Amino acid sequence: MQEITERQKTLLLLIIRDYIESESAQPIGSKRLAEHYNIKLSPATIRNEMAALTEMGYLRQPHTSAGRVPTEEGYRFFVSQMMHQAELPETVQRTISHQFHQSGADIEQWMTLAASILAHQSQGISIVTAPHAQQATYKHVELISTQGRQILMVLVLLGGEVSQQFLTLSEPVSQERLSQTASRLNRLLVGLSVEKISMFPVRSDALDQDILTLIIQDMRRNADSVSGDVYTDGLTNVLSEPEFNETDEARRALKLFGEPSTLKDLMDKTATSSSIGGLQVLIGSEGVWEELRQCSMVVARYGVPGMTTGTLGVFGPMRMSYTKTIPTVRYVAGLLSDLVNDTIVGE
Amino acid sequence: MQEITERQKTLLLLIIRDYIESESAQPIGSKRLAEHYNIKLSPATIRNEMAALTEMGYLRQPHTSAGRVPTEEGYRFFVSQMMHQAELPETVQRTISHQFHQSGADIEQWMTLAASILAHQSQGISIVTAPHAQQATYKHVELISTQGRQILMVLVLLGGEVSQQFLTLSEPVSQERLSQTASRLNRLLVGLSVEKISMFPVRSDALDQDILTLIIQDMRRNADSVSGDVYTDGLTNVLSEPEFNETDEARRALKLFGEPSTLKDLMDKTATSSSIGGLQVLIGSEGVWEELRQCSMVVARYGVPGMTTGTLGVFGPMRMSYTKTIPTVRYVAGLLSDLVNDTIVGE
DNA sequence: GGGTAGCACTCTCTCGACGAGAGTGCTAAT
DNA sequence: ATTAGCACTCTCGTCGAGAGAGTGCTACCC
Repeated sequence: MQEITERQKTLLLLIIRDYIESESAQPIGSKRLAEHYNIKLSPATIRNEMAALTEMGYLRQPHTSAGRVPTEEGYRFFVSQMMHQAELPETVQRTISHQFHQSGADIEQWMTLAASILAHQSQGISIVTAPHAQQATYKHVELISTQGRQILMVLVLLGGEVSQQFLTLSEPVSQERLSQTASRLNRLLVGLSVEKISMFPVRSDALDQDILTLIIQDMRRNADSVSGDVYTDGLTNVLSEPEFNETDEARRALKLFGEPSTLKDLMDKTATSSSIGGLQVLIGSEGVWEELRQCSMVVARYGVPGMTTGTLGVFGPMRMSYTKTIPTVRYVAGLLSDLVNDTIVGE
Repeated sequence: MQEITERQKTLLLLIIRDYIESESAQPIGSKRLAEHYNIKLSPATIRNEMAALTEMGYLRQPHTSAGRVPTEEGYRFFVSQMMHQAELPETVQRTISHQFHQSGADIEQWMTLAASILAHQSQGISIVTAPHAQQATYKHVELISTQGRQILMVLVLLGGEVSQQFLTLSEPVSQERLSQTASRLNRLLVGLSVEKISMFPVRSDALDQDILTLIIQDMRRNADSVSGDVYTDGLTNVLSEPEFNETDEARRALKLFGEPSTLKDLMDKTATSSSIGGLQVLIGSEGVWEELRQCSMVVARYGVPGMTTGTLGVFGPMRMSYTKTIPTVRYVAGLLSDLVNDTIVGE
């Protein structure tokens, strides 16, 4: 196979950009290309080059004598070319940063805001996972009586992660007693890891023991998953894409995203391989899910490496606007990293 | 307009049932009806009666010389007829009840379970709101330091409702001081209503005052909305219905349901008019939303009247299986009422 | 030899015609 | 009152023709 020439490269990028930006997802033809952009080449020449690019595997014809459409390989080439240059326009950067600084200062709001911004900018489905400590270290527990035998346990880990769980005791317990138990456990466990806590001898007090077991279970669960809670937005964005016109396609994708567990799984799987600052683009069959062969993801990790990290990404059709999505994901990831960094330092 | 005869009534119910149960949502013709069910009437007679029913406004022809389709009025008649007789098969009742007793004992699990059961049984979109006290009465507050200046406030109301909010203080405060503040406020406010708390004089301690303001704000917000948190399931169910084949329809509906605020609004609006034990069926234009003219809802309230109540319902195409949905909604509402009742009594 | 104009060919998409199928309304007969 | 028969209407799927867009190839030009 021949090496790609400079002219072919320019042409290929132009074709893919044109295809992505077109509303209709129609194949791109040589005539249209020659007319629309002022290249100093005739349609015939373009056709020859197109044939070469098809030969090389970057383009594809839906049928003989139709225009060309990028292949997965073509998209990858496109992404690899624009990856390092694309930068978000400064005005957009300012708008986004402004929104963050105007929002409240708690993680939940950051997450929903990030998800909303990503979905809106990229016109795809955004997925953001809350920052999550690499290893769980006990900080504080609070036990709150809610109703009858039901109580609420709020567990705070070092790094500020909060998890909570309802539980039902075998008999009603007063708030006083709960508070005592909580402060007893707090004195005992503060600053310890799951491993250390797991090795504690059985407590004489039954309530103590119950709560302790629950704490361990909660911390274990926390440690098992790579990411925290999942936030998502823009589910309906993809419905307007022509690719999803066949209802079947759409249904399958939405079914996937309807399940929070799937989302978490998705993020866990894709997250592990990428590093902070780095940005990963999964195109078509590179993706994890069989059902989503026609789609792409742009994923990045954020946070403080080795301590608290999270994942964020955008999911969309393979024909998504990488030129817009990639810089946005990168920028928001940077922003969240800074925010996480600040709160940890502010400790 | 003529009064409806007994024979017309039987025929009408048969037509509507057949139409609802058909996969295809095709208009029902006289021949098919006569063949399929063993009525002792000829197609011609059925045609005459159909013409009469069309005249009365219960049926409609999509075009001259097509079969008949129920009108909104027809559906209403159908529902009013089967409303009082339909009872969930005992086996199904047992299965559902079993699932509830096997699940955990906290509200969150009940809600998701209820939503899941409703969605699954009715093949529609289910919406369930958490039980919610009619008037908010303070019970307990807990302040937990999470990270730097960020703290988490957990507010428990009488009846067991828990609401929480992150807030950022102007400067870091130790957990000890937070605990002291919390217990001071707890002594002061326990058992009081929002109104009484609002009339408290400004506190000398700045932290006290901040938290107090937040508590009032939280309780007010709580009192404003008729329902608690919203749980939903089965979003993708309706996508398979032929009515939603036009992607546009589907997109609009899903967009609505994607927004949690819309859902809450929906429930608030529909909930107010119905009473515990009663069950409301909103068909087509009776509904609140302009966008959902083609759809129906089955809604019921549950809980202890005057104290803690919630709403649950199923949303689907106008052609939904009322025979299955109505008893299910009624049964689950009863089940949740019992559960809420039990936990309140167990206080 | 690279670039270009021209041309025949292929494939899709749209539109109208047409016939099959299903259902109706009416009339006359039972 | 019910029913059989019949003419009529409307939809839906199929088919074929023609337009449109694009290609590959060949011959030609600089």
